[in-house]
Amino acid sequence: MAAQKSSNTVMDMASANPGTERLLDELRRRIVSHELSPGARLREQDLANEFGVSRARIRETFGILEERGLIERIPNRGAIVTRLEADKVRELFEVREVLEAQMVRLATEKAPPETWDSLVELFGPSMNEMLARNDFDAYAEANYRFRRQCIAAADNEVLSALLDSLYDRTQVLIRRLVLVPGRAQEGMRQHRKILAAMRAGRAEDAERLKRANIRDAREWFTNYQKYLL
Amino acid sequence: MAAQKSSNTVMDMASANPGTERLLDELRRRIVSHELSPGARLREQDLANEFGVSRARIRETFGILEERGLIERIPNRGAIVTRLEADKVRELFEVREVLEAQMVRLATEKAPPETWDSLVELFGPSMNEMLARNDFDAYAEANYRFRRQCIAAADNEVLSALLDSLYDRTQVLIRRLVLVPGRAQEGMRQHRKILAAMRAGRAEDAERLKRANIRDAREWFTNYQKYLL
DNA sequence: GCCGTCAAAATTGTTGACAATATTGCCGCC
DNA sequence: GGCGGCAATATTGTCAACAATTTTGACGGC
Repeated sequence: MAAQKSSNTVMDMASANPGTERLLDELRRRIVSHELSPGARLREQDLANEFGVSRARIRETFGILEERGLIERIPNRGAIVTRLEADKVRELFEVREVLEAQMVRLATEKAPPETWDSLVELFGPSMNEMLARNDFDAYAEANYRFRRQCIAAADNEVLSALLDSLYDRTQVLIRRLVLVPGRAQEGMRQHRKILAAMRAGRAEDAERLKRANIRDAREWFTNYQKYLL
Repeated sequence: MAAQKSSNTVMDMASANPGTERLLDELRRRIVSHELSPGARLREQDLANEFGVSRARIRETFGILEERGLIERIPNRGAIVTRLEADKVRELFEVREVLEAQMVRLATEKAPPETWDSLVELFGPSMNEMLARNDFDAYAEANYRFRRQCIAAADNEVLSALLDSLYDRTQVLIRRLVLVPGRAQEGMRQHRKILAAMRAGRAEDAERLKRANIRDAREWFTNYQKYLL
């Protein structure tokens, strides 16, 4: 019954699109948003009914999601949403540290300084007020814009794909980390410094600062682990 | 007929193993070794016959190979082995540069100095003679051992998976690059310096040297591009 | 009441058949 | 002879049915 209702909803959209990519994106979204909790079981037939496709399609999608580390499949036992252990979070941070720093470095080297003016504005004085009002949406949005613009400027599809994959796996944690008192303000200050270096064309400085930024985020995470994980 | 012969060969091994992973690994091996040339077309039914499995299995495997960037699939037109453009090689080097450097850094920080004694031996004086005799197999083997030991010591599965994926996509180029006169000797010297820093516990130096090592490899590649690509 | 056993149900694994699409080769026309 | 259209073929896309495996739950013995 629930499956029937959802099926209709999805079918409306699927009629426009062949829905090949739609299925993957929707499942990805549910997992990274924790709409599907870590450890939740994914039944092939249920999903097939809901999306109005055959189990073969679900199965192929599962293969990709497993390759991305978003689900785990146990033979003859099915698929579950990957649980994030503290140790895995450490690993993700260790990799993000150098990849995001490289992203900033390449972006600085490849794009003209004025590219970053709008971001400097975004992280400007008005953000102090927003954070004072605990308006974290604006901060999250600014971070997202920063990410997107850097990735675009870095002009590296391989790097972009890797960053997106890592981001998918830590997205929920990052959103939670913003709630820790003082973290958003500190992150904002760090991004201002990074952007200043980028606008000055000091790529190495920007890289170093971004690296420190991720390391710092990791430390905050470690300290507040029991609230976040 | 060729398919029939190969089928038997594979089936012998598949009898021991459910063969689930076997299929993926074998296809991966053929692609990264260029046993299947870039641009080569992969027909689902042919592979299904050869490996004695159904097309659904081939299809799921294709999804994973595409996710790894080893093949490209065009709707209703099939799958082909990914062609490496010069620009994509640049991207791969830009990412390898920071990831392999991080690998070395973490390995140095996490493993005791004596871990690297055997590798220092491997890259020792005896290798000069080997390279003088153009015995590149020994050098390639030493590089492989270096890689494996670092990855193990770095204790980071996420990093390990990323490095393996990047390595798969550049493996053939790296093997060819060794043929360029003087490159192997230079690589050997660089690895000696890296190992010296690692054994001394100077993680940051090791990281910096490994980064320079990859940058240098990239420059050699650029200079000899027309012979290598 | 607890535990091992076994059958029933649910779920995943695999397959072959059928539909949709693209490619190839043939034919007539200009 | 070259070219466009058309049928024949080949290949990919999709599905529903069947097999194998695991989980669930009932039963009986201790």
